[in-house]
Amino acid sequence: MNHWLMKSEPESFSIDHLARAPRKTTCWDGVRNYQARNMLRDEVKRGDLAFFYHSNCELPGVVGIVEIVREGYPDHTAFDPEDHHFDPQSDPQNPRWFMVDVKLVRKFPRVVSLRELKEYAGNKLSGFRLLAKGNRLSVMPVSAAHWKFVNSISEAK
DNA sequence: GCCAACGTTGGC
DNA sequence: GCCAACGTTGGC
Repeated sequence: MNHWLMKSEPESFSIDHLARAPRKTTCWDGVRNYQARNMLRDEVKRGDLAFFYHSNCELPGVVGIVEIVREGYPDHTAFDPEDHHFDPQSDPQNPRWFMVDVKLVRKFPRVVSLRELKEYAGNKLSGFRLLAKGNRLSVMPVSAAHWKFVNSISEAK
């Protein structure tokens, strides 16, 4: 089983939106980056767990955990001219963009902020992709050790 | 294949 | 809202 981190801007879709969604499940649409697409299409598997990360907001950080309940399938929002993520170059016969479905496992009792994560960049979280300079990937792998550590500090404080 | 222009991401 | 870092596009 692999671990991931997936970013969302809480103004468009937050962990609380997910908590209120039917069956606490949603499709993770709108990824329009090839590296992230490749992971959603080829590597993210059913049963994998992912950190839900709030980006571009007042307190960026990890806010909870989701489980992958459906593996990569075509992102239909790319076919909809009305959709913000419409991509005329994505052909339904040969889809360019993919998504997965995620289900809420739990919301952390507190936000494990980016600021806090950075404190461990030199030791416990060294090599964590999220902390790499200029990192903009919206889907990224998380090592088992990093996964465990972030979980452990989510309980504390 | 190079690279300038442009668009996006995302922390601050 | 600013802007650095990055990705994509398109002319050549």
